[in-house]
Amino acid sequence: MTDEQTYLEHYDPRAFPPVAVTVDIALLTLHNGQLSALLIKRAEHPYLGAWALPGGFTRTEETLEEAARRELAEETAVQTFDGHIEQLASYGTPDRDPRMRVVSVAYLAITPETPRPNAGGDASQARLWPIADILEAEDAPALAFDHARIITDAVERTRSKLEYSSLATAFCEEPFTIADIRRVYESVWGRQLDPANFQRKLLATEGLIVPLDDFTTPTAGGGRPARLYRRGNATTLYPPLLRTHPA
Amino acid sequence: MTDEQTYLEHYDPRAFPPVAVTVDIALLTLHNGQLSALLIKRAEHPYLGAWALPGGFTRTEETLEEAARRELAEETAVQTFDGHIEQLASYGTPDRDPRMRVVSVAYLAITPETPRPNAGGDASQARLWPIADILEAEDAPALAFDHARIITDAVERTRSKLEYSSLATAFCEEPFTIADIRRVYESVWGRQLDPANFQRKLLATEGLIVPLDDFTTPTAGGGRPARLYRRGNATTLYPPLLRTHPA
DNA sequence: TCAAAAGTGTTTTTAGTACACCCATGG
DNA sequence: CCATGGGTGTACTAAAAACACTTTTGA
Repeated sequence: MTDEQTYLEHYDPRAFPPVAVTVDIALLTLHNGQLSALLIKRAEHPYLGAWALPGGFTRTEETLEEAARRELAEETAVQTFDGHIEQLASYGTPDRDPRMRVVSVAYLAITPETPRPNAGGDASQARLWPIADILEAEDAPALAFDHARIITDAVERTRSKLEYSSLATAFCEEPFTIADIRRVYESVWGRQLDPANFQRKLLATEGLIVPLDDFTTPTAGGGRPARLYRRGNATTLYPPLLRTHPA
Repeated sequence: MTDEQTYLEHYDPRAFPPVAVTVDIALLTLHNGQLSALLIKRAEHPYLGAWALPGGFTRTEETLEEAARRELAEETAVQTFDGHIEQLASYGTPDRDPRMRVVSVAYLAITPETPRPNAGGDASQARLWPIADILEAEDAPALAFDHARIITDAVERTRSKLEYSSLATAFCEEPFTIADIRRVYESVWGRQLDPANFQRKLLATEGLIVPLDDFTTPTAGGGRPARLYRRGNATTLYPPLLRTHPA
């Protein structure tokens, strides 16, 4: 038996059938009160002209998450993506890409709505699509690869993480009000929540949101100024805020 | 611009730096009342002699889950693995494998304890290791690659899925008793549960477990015979059975 | 008859829900 | 003054936790 060094020197990485690893990012945000995903119109084969998640091939020297953040920064024209990002799942059906065997590691990213979605040179090629228009509408856009599936999984992950985590705050710019967070829940879950009970619930978890000394100034027809908060250290909501079960 | 067919004909899959995609499987089971993982002693470089999760390179014509089931069947000497399996996460730190860039898609598998863990030719090279001995003990075995991390993630996934899913039944051979399920919770969570309340809780979710007409025959010092159950169609526990929060 | 394990009953405590009502602002 | 949110109080309901007690077996 050879020793490890000799083994590694003679190892040929090209001895196996080629596979590519990509990252795809489902970037979710609230746009006009609707849960939306950033999509980019493909300017190259395959799926030329179809809408796709931002993403691309991983480079040899970077981690998967670094690749995801890099792609996101490139495709949204920001220096660095500093929003929430977490690994979602990997997709590796043999024929999901016509070029070759491609395994894609999908990431879920969440950011407050900032007016930054625009592709490198051509801003018209990137836009936020409401989830309802992508997945349920009759005139839904043609999506590249298995990206419809990835978006479905990203939305379901988001919906369920609202139950037991502080994820909703990732949708809000600091400082925010409790009503801002409530509107996140309402948009993502598609149901109304009682403002009074919601307020108590959020405040019940120590360290979830931290009250500031500031208040909002009411717009339009008035209303009492709302206290402003910033994110706290707590990442889990306990007890959780459960969606009522479909009986 | 070329058309898609021409583009694909001229596409060279070897134009990019080589990457490999592997699957690794964290197979968890209860062994002598302890949550345990199947590990295999490596007979090849790299990490020769270290303990590793079963796994291997994916083949071009199979899906990721098929690869995981195939590896599991090969390394446990069963025809087909028919237990629970779900994707866990992917691991792609650039230097996690000294041979080349390897991205591993990890799977979590759960099975009742059956006396089948044994490697292809040499049965002494595969065994169930209690999680406590792998992750916390002083004389913990040397684990290959980042497999300690994968096992940690698999255990945490399992612990949290017990809260809201029917996953515990995957640890039990049918038919089983409610006490069997309770012992799964107690082993995985490392805490005692009230048998009376646990029983009511399990029965509260319609279709989770289905009562049979049979009963166990008590062993040793007696005890009332327990009703036997099989798995039902329900996959989610509602309301969930929460671990009490670390205050 | 005792110990052991399954299973039921019941009380107490905690958390969720519904909704009345007060607060602070704009118009 | 009214409309519009923000925010508190409180009664009602559902679920969790604790634990006493009955059932059915082996020894």
